Amino acid sequence: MSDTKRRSYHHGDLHRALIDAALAMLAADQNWTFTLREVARRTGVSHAAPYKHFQDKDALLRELARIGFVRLEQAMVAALSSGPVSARGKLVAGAQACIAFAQHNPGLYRLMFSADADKAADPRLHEAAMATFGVLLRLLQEGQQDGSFRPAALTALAAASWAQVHGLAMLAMNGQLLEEKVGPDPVQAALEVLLDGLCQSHRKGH
Amino acid sequence: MSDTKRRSYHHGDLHRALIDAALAMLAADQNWTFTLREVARRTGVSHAAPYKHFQDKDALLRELARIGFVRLEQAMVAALSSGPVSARGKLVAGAQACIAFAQHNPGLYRLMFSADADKAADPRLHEAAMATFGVLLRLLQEGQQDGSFRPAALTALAAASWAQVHGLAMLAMNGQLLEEKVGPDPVQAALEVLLDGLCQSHRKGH
DNA sequence: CCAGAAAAGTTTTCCCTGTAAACATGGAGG
DNA sequence: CCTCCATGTTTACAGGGAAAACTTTTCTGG
Repeated sequence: MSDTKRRSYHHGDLHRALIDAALAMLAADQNWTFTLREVARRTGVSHAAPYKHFQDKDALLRELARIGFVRLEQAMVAALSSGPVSARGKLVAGAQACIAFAQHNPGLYRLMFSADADKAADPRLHEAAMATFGVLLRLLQEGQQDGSFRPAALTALAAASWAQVHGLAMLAMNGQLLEEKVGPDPVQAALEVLLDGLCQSHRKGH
Repeated sequence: MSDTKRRSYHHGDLHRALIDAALAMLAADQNWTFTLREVARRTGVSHAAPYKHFQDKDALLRELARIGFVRLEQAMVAALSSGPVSARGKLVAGAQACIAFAQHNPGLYRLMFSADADKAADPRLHEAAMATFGVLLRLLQEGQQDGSFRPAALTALAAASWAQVHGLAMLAMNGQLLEEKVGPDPVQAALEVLLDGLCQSHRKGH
């Protein structure tokens, strides 16, 4: 009764309903080739109605991506808060949360980092992406302050860490890190490699 | 005379011409939203002609991706052959070649690793991708044999290395590794982190 | 050397999409 | 109560992908 009150003409919360339908189709197909008309159809609304809420299809996609970043940030923060205390342990937990998110939401994750979710075209999306990235930055910074990580430029460590985590997420999504093919817990193993590099002090030669 | 002989009806080498036109548009726009009809138009041929050479648009995209992998493999092999002798030096050279390729061909690189270039749908594409990956595998294997890299599971090292290189390529393409923002030669710095991790032997606890 | 099949183009056709424009409706404030 | 504005709907149009049917070359075997 309470939320099933359907008004005949005005939907009530079409904005949200469109996003939900689009997220569902994204999850179902693992791609964002769905049509705006189909989104409208599933929401029981005319094919032009979405344009009252999103300037065009790309605007809807950007909003989906933004939501994805918010959720990813939440997942990573949750993983950090519950458990590990060492910088090393926190980094592993955050990385695994990110990789798990990618595996559970492959379509959304790919959209978030695709050119179709153009951060330059949407300040809110850009902001959400930066906030997510900030989780990693803080992590590294804290680890540096307590001496766990080498005192190199923070941005260099961030580039290495982010590249590693994002690359692993991609490989995991593509099913290229299955145990049969690659041994037990390849994610853990790869993160060990990263962490050993992060912890160790510089060598002399190169 | 030799290659300018244009026959009126039959094109001569439409297959190649379509690929060239599509590659040009991919490079120009850095995306593959171009239409098959536009490719046909630029090639001076009717809009249905491409279907004689490619089953559908995705088949053309897969062929572009395949060519991309072949070129990337060539670039990496070339970087290895000319110069560095140490395993460490070779890995850096190969990685930098890959990242440079991504920066010079962002559209193509993204296509190669997008879901639109579905490796499961095209054995030739899959084969080309594996061959490129093989360059990295051989590199790591040789480095392990001469003691440069830790004797962990090869696939774990490969996952870590590939994730790092691919992740860096993505960041570089997105302009997130510019010197102003991230200090001098962040790629080199990030690769150092990886290499330190690759070289070091296991720690005891984790 | 020639018939006819196969290959490679073209035209036609269909249905679908994104998006704009014009119109309709219903709820909220004066 | 009446009018305005946000939110929907209908209508319209310019494309695009892909299939089908038709045409023109080229190739190939007898």
